[in-house]
Amino acid sequence: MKGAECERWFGNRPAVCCRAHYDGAVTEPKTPDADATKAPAKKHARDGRPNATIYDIAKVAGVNPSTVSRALSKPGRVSAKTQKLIEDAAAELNYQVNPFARALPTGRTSTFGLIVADITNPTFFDIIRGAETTATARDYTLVLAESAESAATELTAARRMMATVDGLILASPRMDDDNIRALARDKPVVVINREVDGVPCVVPDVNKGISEAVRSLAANGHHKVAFVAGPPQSWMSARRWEGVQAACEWSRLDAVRLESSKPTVDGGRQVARDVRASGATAVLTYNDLLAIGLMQELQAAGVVVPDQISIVGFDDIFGADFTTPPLTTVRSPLGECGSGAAALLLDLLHSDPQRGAGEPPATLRVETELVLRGSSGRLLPPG
Amino acid sequence: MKGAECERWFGNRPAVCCRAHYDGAVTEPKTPDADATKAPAKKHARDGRPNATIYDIAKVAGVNPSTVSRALSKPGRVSAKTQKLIEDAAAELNYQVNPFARALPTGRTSTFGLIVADITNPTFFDIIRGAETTATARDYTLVLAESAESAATELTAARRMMATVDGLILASPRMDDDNIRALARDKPVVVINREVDGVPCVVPDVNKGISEAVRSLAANGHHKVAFVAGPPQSWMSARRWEGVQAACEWSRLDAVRLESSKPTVDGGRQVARDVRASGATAVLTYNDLLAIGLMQELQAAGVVVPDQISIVGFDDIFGADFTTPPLTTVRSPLGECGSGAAALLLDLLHSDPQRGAGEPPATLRVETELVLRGSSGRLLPPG
DNA sequence: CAATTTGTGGCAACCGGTTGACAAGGCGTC
DNA sequence: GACGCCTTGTCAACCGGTTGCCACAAATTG
Repeated sequence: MKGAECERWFGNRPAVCCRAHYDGAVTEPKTPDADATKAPAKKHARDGRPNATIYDIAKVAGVNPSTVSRALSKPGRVSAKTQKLIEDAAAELNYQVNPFARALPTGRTSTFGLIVADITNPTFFDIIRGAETTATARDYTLVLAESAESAATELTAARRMMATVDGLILASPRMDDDNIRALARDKPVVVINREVDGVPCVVPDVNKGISEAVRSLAANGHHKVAFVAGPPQSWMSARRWEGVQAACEWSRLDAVRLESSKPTVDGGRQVARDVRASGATAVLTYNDLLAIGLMQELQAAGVVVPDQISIVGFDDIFGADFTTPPLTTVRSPLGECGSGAAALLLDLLHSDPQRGAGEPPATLRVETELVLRGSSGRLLPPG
Repeated sequence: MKGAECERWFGNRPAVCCRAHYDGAVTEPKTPDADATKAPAKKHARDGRPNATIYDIAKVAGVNPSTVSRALSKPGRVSAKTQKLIEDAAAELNYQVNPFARALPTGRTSTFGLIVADITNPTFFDIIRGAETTATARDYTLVLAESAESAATELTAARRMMATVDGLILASPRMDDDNIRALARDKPVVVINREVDGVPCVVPDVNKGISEAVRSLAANGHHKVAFVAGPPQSWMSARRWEGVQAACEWSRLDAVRLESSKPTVDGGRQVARDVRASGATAVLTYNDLLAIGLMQELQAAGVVVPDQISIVGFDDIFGADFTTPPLTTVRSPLGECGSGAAALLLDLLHSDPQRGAGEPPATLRVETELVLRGSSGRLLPPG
């Protein structure tokens, strides 16, 4: 403190003048105009942010900065008169809170993390959009990360995110349950497309859609149905196979399970041989990509869809109706899953941490439905 | 300060004990173990973050917090010995910087914003992935926003983001040039899929891909080519039409321009009538969605593709090869655009602000190429 | 061996908003 | 009119990391 301590020493800010910090008692609260004339000069420099602070507002409104803080974040804590005064000043100065300054003492960041296995997998598009829309509507920011289908990358990304977000959404996570629970102990976590004990989840209930699909197949003269499974570690693949088995039993159809090498168009192509060998006349596949690949390969081999084989996918992804014939599929409302997960997270964050501490976490189930298109239909007699 | 001033008063943190702030001279630098035994008790409470601070590191390493800060962010500023001491302590405590605390004084947030017109438009998927990958590789975080195709929403989102990011990527922005330049004065901005004077841009150079496409059409016996334009305000649509005109002139083909109501599958369906009326035997459409819709409608009317009409799209979006026949298209390397934009932003942020202040901003051009599939080919004589 | 340069670490102010404690003022009540 | 309660605003500490300035020590030089 050799006299020049009022100089700016932050490299990124202009060394224009002393910061107009609130300095105790306001000497002349009645004449804020007096120094308002010279105030504008201090703003706008290299990075030119015209961001006013609560100190600026306090000066204009003639109150203490802490009063400004309360007026803007604690409704009811200050009088209506002061409230208005401060709000007007804030509007005039075009004030926006500095999220970093707020996050530092409170830990609240107003940010969600969303981790998806593969950004370019269309299954996640609607999930991302749903989450983004709901988050933005509530003034939360969405930050996105991709795990590239690797459990390790996913965990790293999740850990890194934990420091900067208020909550995390894991869409079809690849890491194991224990790691998810460990993350959930730290901050609110919501899982999409998988059920994890003790963690709130958003899962499509496959039964309605599957039973619609199987009933439709039975009505069209099919007797044997194949299910092409997804990755062995996929929770959802197991549920779908269970659903297919149950629905087939109910409709008195045979059900066989086939394995795929990978849940992609290519994997669908590869499984075509097994499908034909199985003798099934209708196929449900773990997802639409498999269905599309399977259909391409069958058609290339001269099999007519749906006259000889009916094909039903899952998810109703973008592009499912581009094929000829367009793909029949069991739609999961993925947009709802995304927005539902974000809404669940918001609930968790804004609910009293005491209340409901004991009760099990909420799991949100969304309905699935059959989207009947051209790839499934009446089985024509051979010849 | 009535004696209890060392109590925790932050609602979100445990009022367990006095914060272990660095308190001036280190009294016993040789015996850090002494109080290390009771230290663990203070961590892990309701929100259980085990995050160590530079103060904790300073204590363990027996140095001043500022030295820790320098060791971790200013390579070379401290001696190798101290550096190692601090790094070891940091590793032991599993230290992670608090991005908010860093952002507050420096203004550096290590965050990029990416605004896309429509998250569910597959054109943007690869852009998002490219940007995310490049940003993450350099320890930047990507935050995503959607403008829902509205210039006003886009501007609002951009303004809001400006406060929290180091730089902004606008993919196919809808707002006008002046607004973009205004944003760019504030912080680094990179634009994808559009050229804006004075702002660094990443644009696919359509000429190579288009001339390949037109040459291929000419070689297959076509004489008249139609171009189905996109939205009037789309910069890229204008470039593509120019490219088509130039390439057709070169190959001595007729070129006619048709308008679409909207750049979607539906818009493609609607333009089918005009296409047939135009007498063109080959069509290039502003994007793949239009091409797919157009093909669906033509096929429904009994037109055989490509025997009677060849169809060529733009972008090679996901699903372009799901159609029958699969779509021929001029591919833009969208992933490269995304990662290129992020790389440009990183350059801008890490380069000396002095250097290159005068020179025009870098514009990155990426090549396009023809992806020849089944929807284009030899024109069969009628009958 | 003294004088100067260079290197290294410490001190303290500061980013901007939040909040527990407290005090001053307004009000109703007995 | 005195008392206590409630409302409203002020004070100051604090989140965790950054950095200008300075001091002290080591290294270099004359």
